[in-house]
Amino acid sequence: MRKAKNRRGETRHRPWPLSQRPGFLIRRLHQIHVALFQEACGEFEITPLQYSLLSALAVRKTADQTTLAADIALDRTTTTGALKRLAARNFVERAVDDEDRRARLCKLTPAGAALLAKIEASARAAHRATLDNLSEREQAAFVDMMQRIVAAHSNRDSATAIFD
Amino acid sequence: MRKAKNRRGETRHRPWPLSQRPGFLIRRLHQIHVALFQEACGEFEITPLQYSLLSALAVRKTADQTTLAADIALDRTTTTGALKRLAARNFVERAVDDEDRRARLCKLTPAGAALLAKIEASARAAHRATLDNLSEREQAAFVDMMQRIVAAHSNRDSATAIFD
DNA sequence: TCGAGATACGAAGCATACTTCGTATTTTAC
DNA sequence: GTAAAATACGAAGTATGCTTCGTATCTCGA
Repeated sequence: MRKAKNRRGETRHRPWPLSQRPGFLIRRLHQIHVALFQEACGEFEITPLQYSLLSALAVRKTADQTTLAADIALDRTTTTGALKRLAARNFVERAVDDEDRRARLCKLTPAGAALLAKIEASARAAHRATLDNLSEREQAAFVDMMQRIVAAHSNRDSATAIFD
Repeated sequence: MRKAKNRRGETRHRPWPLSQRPGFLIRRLHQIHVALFQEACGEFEITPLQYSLLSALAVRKTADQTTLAADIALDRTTTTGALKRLAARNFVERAVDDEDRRARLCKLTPAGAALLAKIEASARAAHRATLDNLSEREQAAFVDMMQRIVAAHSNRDSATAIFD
């Protein structure tokens, strides 16, 4: 434990500055990325999460909400909310699956595909800008470390909770 | 641009996997940290944000809400909400400042200080656990890189928006 | 001293992000 | 073939995290 003595000789905890706590720094990084994303893509009225959803749909072509939630590692209820907002703006179609009437099959509308194509470059730039203050080598190392941490936890969260 | 030709010779964008995008990985890291924090500190019914606030108050002794918001790099309105919740549980006292009746001076109650002392070890463990899958050397490098990114953006967000 | 600007809040509204509970539907085990 | 288990959703509630707008208060310069 990091302790120190003060003038009266009492043992006390030395405060651990917020700016050195991993969790605090991660939250700040998230804030910074969202801000950069909004700057780059604000004109399209799209959020990072919505961009993730559109990207996932572009790959899947068609998928139910639970699958999409797992794809983007997000809570199912939150995913539904975002998909509803995208559907309200006609970027996504949400139709009941005939073969499993519990499920809502989602897919990009032509407008959604067009939007995705239009924002692609800006969105990628925002992602890259987030690590712009690191050297090329550091950026690669940073992404690699993030991937390892994420991979180490990928079997215990909602996305792939198969061992719980 | 990363492009590829398909069988028909059309140029198309190769999808950039979510799992390689900095912003996506940062969001996942944040999710992971919050989950680890809840596991470690769940019994105290405290969130990472509330822990940050208690920590900041322990250092400041007394501070108005705007100062606290800047300390923890958080929107003022959000900070107010968290402080209200802490005050409702009697961990924080929010009183109108006699010398500036616009301001609410906040400080830890004895119960708040006691809670902070009780949580400290678990909270620190959660912060460390977030980077547990990296080597000691990597953890230091990772924190250093995060600090550099955050520092590079610290003069353009709500916390210290003096150049806008 | 008085009025303009700055400051500290609060209220309202939207978008994440999570939990728990309930419902409809499908699958599976017997 | 049917009852139990699993699955896909939806609704409701809470906490973050942000913006915009409005109000009260303070400060400082003319």
